[in-house]
Amino acid sequence: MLRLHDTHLRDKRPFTPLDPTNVRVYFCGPTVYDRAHLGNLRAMMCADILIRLLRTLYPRVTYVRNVTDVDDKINARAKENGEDISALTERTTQAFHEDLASLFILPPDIEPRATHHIDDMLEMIGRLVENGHAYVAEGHVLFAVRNFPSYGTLSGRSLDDMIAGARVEVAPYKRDPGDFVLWKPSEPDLPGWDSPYGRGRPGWHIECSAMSHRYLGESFDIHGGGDDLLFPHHENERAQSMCCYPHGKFATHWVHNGMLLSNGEKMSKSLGNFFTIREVLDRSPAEPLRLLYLGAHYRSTLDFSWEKLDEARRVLDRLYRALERGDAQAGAAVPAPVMDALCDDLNTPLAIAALHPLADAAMQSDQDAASGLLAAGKMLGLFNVTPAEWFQSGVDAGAIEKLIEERLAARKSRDFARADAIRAQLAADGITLEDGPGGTTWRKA
RNA sequence: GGUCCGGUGGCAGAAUGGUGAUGCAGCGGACUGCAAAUCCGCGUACGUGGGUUCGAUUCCCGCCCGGACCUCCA
Repeated sequence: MLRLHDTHLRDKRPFTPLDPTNVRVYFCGPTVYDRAHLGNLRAMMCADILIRLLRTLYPRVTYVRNVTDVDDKINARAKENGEDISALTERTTQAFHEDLASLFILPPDIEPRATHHIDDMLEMIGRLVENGHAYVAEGHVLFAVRNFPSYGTLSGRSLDDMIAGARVEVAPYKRDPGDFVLWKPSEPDLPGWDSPYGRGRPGWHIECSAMSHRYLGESFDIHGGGDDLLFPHHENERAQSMCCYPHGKFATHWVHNGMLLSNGEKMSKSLGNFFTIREVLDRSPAEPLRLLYLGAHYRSTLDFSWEKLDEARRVLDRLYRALERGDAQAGAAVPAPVMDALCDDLNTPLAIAALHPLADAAMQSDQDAASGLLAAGKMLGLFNVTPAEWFQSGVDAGAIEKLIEERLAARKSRDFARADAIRAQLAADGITLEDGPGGTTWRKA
């Protein structure tokens, strides 16, 4: 039984799908104007673990994650680069896919693009205008927040608080300061679509409402994304969708992940304190980065550092060694302590802690424990390579073997100075030797 | 200014109203020609002041500190 924290309820509760034969999940995807950074990755990783778990618990999961390919930042970046907008979005989307694939993040079942769903958005906007939840003003279509009584309940803020705390100038055509744009006029040189309100482009929030409705219906199970999307994006999505389809529930369960920090501050493009996924993968294999994310609960903040990445690598060294010693076999069941931890609101730190007793036993050649460890790791998206690949890929094995033989001869004749020199030489190249009863083995340090 | 979240040992990070996870680092030992790996053992914690309780790190209140959101953001 899966228990999941629900943002709307502000507490954990049992997860019960609307349709147990098809669990439906929507996560907000990237706006494709630049390479994804480590902060963006947090939500993708959170979704990945959730989807992996749901897939083992239910026969079918429909996972939708959108691509936002119409946006002011995209327009600005394209102009800056002197690049065609569609070339920019195409190139960035592809890079995004590559980055996530190299981290073993499962692709969504459906990945809709906003620009392919303008008709769906216009249909929703039309309905909202018709039923009085939206109004047209100076070429804009605006959502009237005052007409939706439960506006603000998702993010836990009242309209009056928001007005009191408003730091932004209110556009004169808004009836209420909290009203937000569904559709806005587009300049001739920017992307635009014909509509009953003139040539224009959609507001950000309506995109997700339209795409989730298209693929998941009026009611679906889980809507997720980063904490920073809770307000206004998710609050607005919910308002639009529920006013447009009053008989639907929209998302029954809201999941929000905490932010990734860099030196104690949110990692973001606007602050400029970010590392792209690519930059990190140029310096480290993928799995330590994955383990680093899994080492903190998804709802808490996580401060990235290279030291933590290095520690994660050392932990993986030990786990891979345990797999090797225990001769792990594929196909075992995920051990209960790991499964239980994940079913308790995706408690990945606890799940990882549960890996260590398995590794201890595997280290003593307990094959069942080793196989359980393998299954548990795979559940977490780890152990995508073999121990041999983990320890020995990417170096010239032949040359190393030759030096090991030379050293063995030196040791036999008790020429330890020579033997140690060879070992030191290999160490300088990042190769560690281990002398055991069965001979000498080597691995990347 | 408004709203919300959090403050656990050197670091990271769980659980929990009463037997102080787990990992990394450190220290001691076994093993080893010496190492490495492995094994055994050790240490140090619950921001602060009150309250509730037989008993609080765990519940409640104040304070301090940090972070997020209120504007594009995962």
